[in-house]
Amino acid sequence: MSDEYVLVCVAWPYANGPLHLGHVAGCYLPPDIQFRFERALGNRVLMVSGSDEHGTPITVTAEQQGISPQAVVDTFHAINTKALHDLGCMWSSNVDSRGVEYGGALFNRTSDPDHKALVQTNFQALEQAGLFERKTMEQYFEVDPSGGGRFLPDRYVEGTCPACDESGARGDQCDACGATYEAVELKSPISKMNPDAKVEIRETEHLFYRLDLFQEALEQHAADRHPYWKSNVRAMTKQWLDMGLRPRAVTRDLDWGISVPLEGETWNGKCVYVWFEAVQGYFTCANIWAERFASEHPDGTDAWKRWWTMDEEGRSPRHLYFLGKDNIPFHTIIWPAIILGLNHAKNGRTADEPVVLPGPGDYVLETNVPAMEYLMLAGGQFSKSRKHAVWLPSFLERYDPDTLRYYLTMNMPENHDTDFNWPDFVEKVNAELIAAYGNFVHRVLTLGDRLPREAGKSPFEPYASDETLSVHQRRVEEMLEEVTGSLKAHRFKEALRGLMNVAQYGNQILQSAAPWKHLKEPQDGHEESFATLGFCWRIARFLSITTQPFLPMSAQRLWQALGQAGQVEHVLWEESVAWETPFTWSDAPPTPLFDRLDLEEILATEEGLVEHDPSEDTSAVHGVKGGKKSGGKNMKGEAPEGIEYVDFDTFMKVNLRVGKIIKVEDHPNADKLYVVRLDDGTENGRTICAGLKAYYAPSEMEGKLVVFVENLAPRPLRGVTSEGMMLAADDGDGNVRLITVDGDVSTGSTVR
RNA sequence: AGCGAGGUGGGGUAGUCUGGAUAUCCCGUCGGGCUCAUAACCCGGAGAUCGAUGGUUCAAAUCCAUCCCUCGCUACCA
Repeated sequence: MSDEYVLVCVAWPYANGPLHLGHVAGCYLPPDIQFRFERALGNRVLMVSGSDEHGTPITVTAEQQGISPQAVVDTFHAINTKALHDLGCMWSSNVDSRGVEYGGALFNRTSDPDHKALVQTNFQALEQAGLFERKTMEQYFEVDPSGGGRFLPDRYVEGTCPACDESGARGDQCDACGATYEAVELKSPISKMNPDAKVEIRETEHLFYRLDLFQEALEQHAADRHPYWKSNVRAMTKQWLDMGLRPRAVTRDLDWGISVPLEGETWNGKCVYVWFEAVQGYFTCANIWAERFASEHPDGTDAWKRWWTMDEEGRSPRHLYFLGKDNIPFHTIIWPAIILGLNHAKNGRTADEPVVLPGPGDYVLETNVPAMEYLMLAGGQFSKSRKHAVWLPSFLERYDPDTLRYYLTMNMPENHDTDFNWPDFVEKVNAELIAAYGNFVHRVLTLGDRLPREAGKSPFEPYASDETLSVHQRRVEEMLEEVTGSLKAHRFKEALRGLMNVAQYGNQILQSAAPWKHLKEPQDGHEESFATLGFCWRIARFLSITTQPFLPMSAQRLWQALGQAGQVEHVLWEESVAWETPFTWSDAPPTPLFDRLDLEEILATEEGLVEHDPSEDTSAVHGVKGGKKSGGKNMKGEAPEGIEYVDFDTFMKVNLRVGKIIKVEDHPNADKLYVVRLDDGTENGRTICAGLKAYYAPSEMEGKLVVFVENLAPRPLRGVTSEGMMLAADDGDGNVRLITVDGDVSTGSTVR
């Protein structure tokens, strides 16, 4: 039996929205499988993660909803914690059932005061070791007339382009002319969040982490990990290293976060940048776990060190990080650089001394980073974007979590993006999970139920041994070895497929043994046939133990149906092939492990939900810690439920008119846009940019009478000014058609 | 347009880094069997010039070059 120390690190979900199935497939299901598997091997496993709760996007959501940032993160921390629990993830067992020396799990949060304190301690240590440098920058500052104000992140500033004088240019790039510039070069800047406020440029001081000092050590580390890393991890890391590492800002002008723990006026109102802080959660969470749950551990509150430091003999705990692809550089470059920096500081070295890889007593770097690609929710040409807006909490309200765990494992984006869709979900669950595995188990139980048995005993007892079984035993042992190998290499899809093959093997030997014939009327060879059936019971037990990491709920149901005592998640992996284990039996009548799914019913339900789903932003939000996209996507916040009314006057402000499409050309500088010349009834006509490239050929559009908005403010779109907007219908299924006029009417006619 | 990923029988995939013989597995399909089991199970067949072209090599799905196409992110949008 193995008893390594294994730290399972799970990317910290950003507490600015609920988790969706993409997150589950990418970051949350794989580590739970790994955690359960490592425990079953006998290893000492600690699993750490939590809500990432700081940063600008959360303050924006709070501001929009008129609540405090703390209220925002409290809400989503609660929702996500519950959803992960309902999915069967083992976060609720803070202390391992075998005893605290075997580890446990903690789903913490970055607003935890202990996290803050530890981050501040680390920050000071790095600062004292000289691993930060100080720079003065210019940034926009929104002045509050009643005194004070705040610095604005680039993306919350808008202004006039210094190159082409177009208005509406963003902080770092102009859409109209494509120029890029420093944000402070914008003319007449305004704050997006607060357009009326006065905005000025102010100097601000910040600290930068000297990533450049770690270049060599990280290159060495990457070379060392090369054989184990997946290709996406290697590629992404190489790209960063090849560009050359540069100092990176670790402080921000923001008040929602962990305040900079340094003396001096300069640092008032400044926070540790989230990327630098949340990632330390892997470390702080282990500390906090020991503090709160490990009092029984021989090492007490130092218990965490078992999972974090190399021992005197040079043995390291194994560190596995589970995350989505957008987070790779954070975990192969930035976080290792911070760990190396902490070692450097701890060992009393300074910035002038070379950085070295961890030695005995030091914190260790990652063993592997099995990063996933994305599960697409809105991808693919046939995808129904609305229907793919599958949020984890609402999914779990309606379906068996194991069906989701099965499908997402089989469809896991291990090597490239994959797609979630309902027909595929239903088919895989019905045809593979239920038909092969569920049905096999049910056959064994119902057949066994028809054999005579003494009360409280197993019907297979008379058939316990038969020389024909050794072939089957060896075959199943071989298959187990393959599955174990797959799981050790984090190949979850392959591992679960291997288990389904064991179920298939069971079906095969059952088929050739044909015990049903002997049940009707015992014939020659009935003992061998029933012995094979008995072995199928053992295969079912094997499957209960080995599917447990993947399908914990149904594994436990099966465990009970087999008459086995206790929790299958406490049973060791190698127990699955303990062929001498006494037979047991449950006197409860056998019931199927799963219910079949009905596609039409599901589509009808999901369709119904679409109507009430307020989030128009259904594209995949892979908003996990570190991903720069999370903020942008969620800036709109979660729209309130129901419909927002506009009054009649507001509606009448929109002038709709009829125009005729004269000419359609490709936009010179945009993928999705046409430049459309419209006869709008005036002499000059007008030009409209329309994002119809995916839906119409130019020839299809030319000559059509369409409805357009006459008084929409003109706006440059990637270099061409669009004067208005043509109306089109969108069914949300990727089908977009222009609104045309029934019969002839002169151009310029009003539409009411 | 910038960045990233990918094109393998009807669909989905493994194999590609580390070249090697009949290219893997699942679903579907066709034929047969079974009838214990949730329209389930078992056996067998058909079906792929591995996106295109050129190159390196005794040997290319795999290495190199060029091209085509798709997808995601960013930008943008009906």
